[in-house]
Amino acid sequence: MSPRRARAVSGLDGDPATALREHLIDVAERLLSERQVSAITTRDIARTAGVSDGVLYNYFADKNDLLLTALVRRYGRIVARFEADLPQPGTATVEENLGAHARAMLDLQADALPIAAGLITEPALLRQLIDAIHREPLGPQRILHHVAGYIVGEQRLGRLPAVDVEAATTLLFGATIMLAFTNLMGGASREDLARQLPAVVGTLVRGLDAPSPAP
Amino acid sequence: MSPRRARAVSGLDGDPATALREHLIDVAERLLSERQVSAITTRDIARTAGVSDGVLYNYFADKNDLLLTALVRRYGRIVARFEADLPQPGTATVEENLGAHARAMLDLQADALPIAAGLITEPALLRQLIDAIHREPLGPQRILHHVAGYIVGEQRLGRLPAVDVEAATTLLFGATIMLAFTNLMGGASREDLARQLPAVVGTLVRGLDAPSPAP
Amino acid sequence: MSPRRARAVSGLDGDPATALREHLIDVAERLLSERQVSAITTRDIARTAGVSDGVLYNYFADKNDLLLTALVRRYGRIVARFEADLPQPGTATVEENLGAHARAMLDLQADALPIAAGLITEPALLRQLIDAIHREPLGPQRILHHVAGYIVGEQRLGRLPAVDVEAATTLLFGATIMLAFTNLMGGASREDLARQLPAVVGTLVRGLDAPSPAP
Amino acid sequence: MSPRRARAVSGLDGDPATALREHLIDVAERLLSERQVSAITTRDIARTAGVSDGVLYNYFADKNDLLLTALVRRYGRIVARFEADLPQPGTATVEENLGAHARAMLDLQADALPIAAGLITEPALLRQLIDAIHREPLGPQRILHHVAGYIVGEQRLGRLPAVDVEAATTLLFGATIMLAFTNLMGGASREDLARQLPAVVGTLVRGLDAPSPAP
DNA sequence: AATGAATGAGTCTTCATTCAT
DNA sequence: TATGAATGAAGACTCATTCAT
Repeated sequence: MSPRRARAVSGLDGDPATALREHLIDVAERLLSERQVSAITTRDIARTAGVSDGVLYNYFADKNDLLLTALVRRYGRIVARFEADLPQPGTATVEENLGAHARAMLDLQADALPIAAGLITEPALLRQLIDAIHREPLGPQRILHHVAGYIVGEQRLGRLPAVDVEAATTLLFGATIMLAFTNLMGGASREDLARQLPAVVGTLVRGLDAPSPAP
Repeated sequence: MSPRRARAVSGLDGDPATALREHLIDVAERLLSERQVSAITTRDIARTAGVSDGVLYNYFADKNDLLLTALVRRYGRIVARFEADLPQPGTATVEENLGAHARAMLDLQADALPIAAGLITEPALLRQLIDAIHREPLGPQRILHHVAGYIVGEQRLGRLPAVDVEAATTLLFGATIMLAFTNLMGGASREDLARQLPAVVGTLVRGLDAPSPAP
Repeated sequence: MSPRRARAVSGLDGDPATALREHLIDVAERLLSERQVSAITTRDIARTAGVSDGVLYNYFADKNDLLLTALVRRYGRIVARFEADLPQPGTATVEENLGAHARAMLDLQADALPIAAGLITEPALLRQLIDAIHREPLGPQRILHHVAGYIVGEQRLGRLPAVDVEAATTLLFGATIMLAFTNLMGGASREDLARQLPAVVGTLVRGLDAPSPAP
Repeated sequence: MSPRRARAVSGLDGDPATALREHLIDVAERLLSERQVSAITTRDIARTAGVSDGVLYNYFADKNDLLLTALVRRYGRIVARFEADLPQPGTATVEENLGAHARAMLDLQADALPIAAGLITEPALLRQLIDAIHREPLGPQRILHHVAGYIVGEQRLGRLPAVDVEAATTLLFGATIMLAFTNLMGGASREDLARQLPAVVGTLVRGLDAPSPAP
C-alpha cells in the first residue's frame, strides 16, 4: 500500500517519507564539510546518497534548496556546540572564562568560516543563508550576544569595570576570526592557534597600556 | 620578418611579447576587482583585452596561471597602499597611531578579503596564491610585522609598556578582519565600520580591566 | 474482501474500477481544454484527479492511451454540440441557414483546431486519433455530410439550384477553417470573426460573377 | 592566421565564418521539414550537421534563435515559390487564373501548415515567428493581398463584377486551407486534392444560387 | 487494487582548451 | 605569433514509467 522505499534507506527506521529527505540532507552536510558548495553537483549528492539523480527533486525545490537546508543545519550544529558549555559569570576567574569563550569562538569560526567563504561565489545562496540564519536567529549577533552577556554579567558582579562592551566583543571575536583565518589558509592547526589565546586574552584584559606580568 | 603583434598592444612600447603578457595581466587584474574569480571566463579576459581567445595560452600555462599572476600583483598593490603612510613611533599620540594602523588594516582587509574568499572555490589556485604570497613575502606576517614594529618602536621610546606584542597585533588585526567581514557580508559600509575603530583601539589600549574614561 | 477504492471516486456509484477509469478520462479531458497535449504530465493528471501517479497504468496502456481516449471523447462532445441545432431545409431563408451552419462550423473548428494542432507534436497520437475518429465516425466527413445534406435538401425543395455540392461544402467549411485559424493565431476573437460570416455566405451564394447587392 | 574551419564545411567556399552558420540553418531547415520543432534537439542538429554540440552557440543566442531563423527562411522560400508565377489580370480566363491562384495557395498551405501547427506547442517561438513574419512581411496578409489584387485588377478590366473582395479571398483561401488540412491529416495526396480545385473555383465564381453548367 | 517514491534517460547550455589557418 | 571557431565534457533539471509496500 505504501510506495517502495529507496534502497539507500531501506535499513533505517522512522517515517519512510522523511527518511530519504533526512538522508539527503545528511549527505549534503557531509559533502559540505569536505568541499566547497560550488564543487558539489547534484550527481555527487545522488551517488553519495546511493540514490538516483532525480530523487533530490522529490524533496527539495532544487539543488540550492537542499544545500541551503544542509547549510542551515550545519551552522545550527556549530552554534549549538558553541553554546554547549560557556562558563557563567562569577565562576572561576574572568580571564579563564574569557579564554573559554575565545576558545569556543575559535572552534566556531574555524568551522563556520570555510562555509561562509565558499558561499561568496554563490550570491543567491549566500543571501538566502544569511536570511535563514537571521530568521532562526543564528547569526553572529547571537554569538556576540553570549559574549556581551557574559561581560555584562561580570560587570554586574563587580568583577569587571564599565568597559565598552561592543568594542570588547569586537576585539575578542576579531582575534578568534583572525586565528581561524590563519587556520583556513593552512597556516597552523587549530590546537596550535588555541595556545595563543591565553596571551591574547591577558593582553586584552590588561590593555596595551599596562605592563605585562612577569612571565 | 618579425611575427605579428596583437592589435591591442600595437601602440605600446617595449618588447612586444612582454607587452601583451602585461596587458593580459592588467586586464585580469581589473576584472578581478570587479567580480569573483569564478565569474571570470577566458573569453571575458580576451574580449576585454581586445585580443583573441587563444593568445592567453602563448604566455601562460592556463587560465589559473594568468589569474594567479594577476592575483599576486593585485595583492601586492593592496599591500603597497597599506604601507604608504603608516605613522612612525614617537609622532602624535600612541592611540592615534594605532588607530591609523587599524584604519589601514581595515582598508587592506576590506580589499583583500573578497579576493581570498572568492578563491575558496578554487583550492588549487588558493594554495598557489598562498605559496606565492609567502614567497614574496606579502602575507599577513608582513602586515603584522609593520604593526609589531610600530609597537616595539613605541616601547623603546617608553610610550608603551612591555606588553605581549604578538597578542596585541592579533587583537588589532583581528578586530579589523571582523569589521571587514561585516563589510563583506553586506552588513555595513567601510566608513561606518571605520567609525568604530577609535572605541576599539581605546578599549585595547586601556584593557578590559580598566575603567572606561568618562564619555 | 473487495480491493480498495481510490479516495477520489469513493463517493461515486457504479463499478468502482470503471468509476476511476471514467474519472481519469474526465480529468484528462478537462486538462485538454486548458492546455496543449504536450504540456500535460501524468503527474498533472494524477494530482488533478486526486489519485496517485501510478493508477493510470492500471486502466490504460500508457499516457497516450488515456489521452487518446480523452481526446476522442472531447471531439465527440464538440461534434455533438455542432449537431445540436442545425436548421432544417425549408425553414427561414437559405442564406440564413447557411450562415447558421457556418457559425456552427466556426465554433466547431475554433474548438477542435487547437486540439488537432497540439497533436502535431505527437505523430503517433495524432495517427491514432485520426483512426479512432474515422472509426466512430466523427471526422470532417461527418460535418460535411450535414452541410451537404442541408444543401441537397434545399435543392430538392427547389430553393437552391443543382450546384456542385462537394465544392460548395468545401468552400463553406474552408472559410470557417480559415477564420478559426485566424482565431487560433491570436488574430481576432471568435465573435469578431463570426461577424464576417454573412458577407462570406452572401458572396458564396451569389458567386463572384454576380454583382454585389446594394449595401 | 585564420582560425580553423569545421570539418563539416571544409569543402564549401564562401566566407568561412558564415559558412557554418549557413550550414546550421540549412540543417535546421531540413530537420524542420522532416519532423516537428519540438522533436528537434540541439544534439540532432549538431550530429546532422557533423559538428560538435556547442557550435550552435557560436552563431546563435540559443536553440530557438537558430530554429527561428530556419523557420523564417523556410517560410520565405514557400512564399517566394507562391509568388513565382501568379497569373496577371486580363490574361487567359478569370476562372483559370483563380484556379492558378488556388493551386499556388494550396501548395503554400500544404507546406506551411505543418510548420505552423508544430509551433502551437512552443508559444514563445510561435510568437517570435509571427512577429518576424509580420516584420518582413510574409504573413497571410501578403498572400491575400496578391489574390485581392488580382480580383481588383479583373474588376477594373470589367471581367469581374463589384463583388466583396474580402469575402471572396476568405472563401478561396479557406477552401485551400481545408484541402491542405485534409492533406496534413493524411486524407489525400496533394495532387488528388488539387483536382478538386476547378469545381471549387467554378462554384465560387458562379455562386450557389446559380445553376450548374451542364457537365 | 492503490500508493507515490524511485528511477534514469534525455534536454539545453557553458566554457576551458586546442589547433588549422 | 595571433586568430577565433571547434570541441566535448559537464551540470541542473524533468518526467514517463516501474514497483515495493
